Amino acid sequence: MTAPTKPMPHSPAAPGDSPEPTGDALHSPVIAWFDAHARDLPWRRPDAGPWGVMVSEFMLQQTPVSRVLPVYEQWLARWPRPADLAGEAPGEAVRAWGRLGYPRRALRLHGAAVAITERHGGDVPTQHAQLLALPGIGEYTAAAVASFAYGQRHAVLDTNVRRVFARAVTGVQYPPNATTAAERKLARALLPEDARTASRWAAASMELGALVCTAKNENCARCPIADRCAWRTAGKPAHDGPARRTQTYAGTDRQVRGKLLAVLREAVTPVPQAALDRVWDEPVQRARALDGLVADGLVEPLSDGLYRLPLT
DNA sequence: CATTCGTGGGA
DNA sequence: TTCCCAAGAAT
Repeated sequence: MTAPTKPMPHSPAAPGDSPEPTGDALHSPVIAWFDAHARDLPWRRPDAGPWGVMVSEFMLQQTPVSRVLPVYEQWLARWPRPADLAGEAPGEAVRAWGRLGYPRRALRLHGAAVAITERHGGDVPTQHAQLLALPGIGEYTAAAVASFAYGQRHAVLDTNVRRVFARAVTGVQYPPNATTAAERKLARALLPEDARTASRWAAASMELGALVCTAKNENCARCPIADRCAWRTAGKPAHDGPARRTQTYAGTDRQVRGKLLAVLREAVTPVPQAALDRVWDEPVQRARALDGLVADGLVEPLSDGLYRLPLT
């Protein structure tokens, strides 16, 4: 059911340009695989709507699907439209965020809902540039919402797609640490001309990276393009560049912030300083973490040594 | 461009 | 148990 794709129109090749990648050979098998194996995720259902898609994208930024699912359902049940969330205190968004991690995302999602209510009549904007202007929405999320919610033609470059392209096309095990201009160019070159097909391709290539072409223990036996995969054909050479910096967590400010915020999420009434002091014994780091939370707007200090999630 | 920012589950 | 990571954004 893929629309016939036309060759990409392209400008005269600059010196040093690599040949135009052949995306057409990849679209059909990947999209057919997607039609057969895609997960039935709530934000992919027709009734999810742009707001559902947007909420899911915020939650899925660095958080696994399995942990997002229950929170997503509660969130949409409580705030079915952007204006519903915008009418709440930001602290309620932080509380409902629960243990998804990176709670600033909750604050930004609330801020985005406010902006949508104020500037876009309560509807998630349709244009990439409008989406990009919202708090918490970067290059990836803007493209994802425009593509998944509105069926537009955008290069959707998340970590899964980048890995699929790195292997299938470039022939290396892992993409660069940060998204490069070369990756964007490749993604654009591979994008089907037809918007509907491009949207499908974006979701399909992402799902392939999430389910089959995974970071570890990739399953080439289930891959619809294994026979065309440059990395596999080359004998799966190991990643040669510098090892990807593994992030430590124990003992960091992030861990302390997490503990502090956990206390405040559970509390119905403002929490005295003494209760927060109990989560970490080192006073300097503890104070720094709390100051950071306040600076980020995740915690609101009251006048008498009490703290709570932000009311405004 | 490199860092910071949570969390919990699986290998 | 330790390690690695899972649909990024902001600075």
